[in-house]
Amino acid sequence: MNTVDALVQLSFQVQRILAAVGAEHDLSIIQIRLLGILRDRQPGMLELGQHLGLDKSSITGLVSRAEKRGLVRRTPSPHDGRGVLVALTPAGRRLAEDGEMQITRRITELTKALNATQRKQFTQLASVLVNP
Amino acid sequence: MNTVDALVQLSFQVQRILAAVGAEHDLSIIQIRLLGILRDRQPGMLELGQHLGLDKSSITGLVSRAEKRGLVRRTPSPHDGRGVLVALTPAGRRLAEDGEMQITRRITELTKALNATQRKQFTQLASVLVNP
DNA sequence: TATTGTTATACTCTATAACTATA
DNA sequence: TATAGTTATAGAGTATAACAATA
Repeated sequence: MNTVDALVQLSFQVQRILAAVGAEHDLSIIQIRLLGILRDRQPGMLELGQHLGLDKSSITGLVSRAEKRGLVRRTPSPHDGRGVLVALTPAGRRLAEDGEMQITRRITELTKALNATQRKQFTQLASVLVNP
Repeated sequence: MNTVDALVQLSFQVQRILAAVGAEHDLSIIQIRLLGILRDRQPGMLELGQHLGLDKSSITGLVSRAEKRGLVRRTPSPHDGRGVLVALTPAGRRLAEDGEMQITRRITELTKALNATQRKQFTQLASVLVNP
């Protein structure tokens, strides 16, 4: 298999795992990413849009759906009367942690096809690609 | 960076490239995959659903939107009066080839961060992950 | 005036359930 | 009856444009 095909297929395989783990909790990949970002931040809507690469109007709906499920909370920004800060609720944090654990488990399972040396090598090379 | 993070981030990076190339032609990732599958097949709707992991009702819409743009064509199955076969139009084939070339170019660009030996190594390891 | 966020609108993508036509 | 496909419906996700409130 050539490099391009390997990368593309590997990408879809990882995305399938993310979607499957999400589906177990009725979460889409974008909702998983949302919860993941909020684990160590309380960003505003625009900042969230930057992180996710989405328009602010898309963020409104995304956050509203998560809010309706009790996973996140909007609070008025203390420094800017126009802004809101988005934070995880305790339920959202539990879900984020749970999901991350399962993703780690499933992806780790995938890499079991490699031995320790190969895995280390792969990780090093993939890190270069991600962070060139 | 650990193995799981490297894999997940690499996956998103590849998906961003696919989405960007698609966007240049007003194609979503799923539409790109549809055209890609049809390059060497004329499957029925159910078979298409198997390939894409989608319900037949989702395929109906997907194919209809591509058909409306003149990228694919439905023809009655010669062997089964209930079935249809989906095939690329010439315009669809041009777009599929064009898109694949650009994807190859962009992904290859990404791997320029590795030297030839590393790239070969990476490809071999990624192939194992994809095809364990 | 500029910025933050929401709303209105429109479209793609997806699934479930009900349907039609053929096997 | 069973299968191939479509339709009706509902909902998530996305962007653009217009808007309100605040800076």
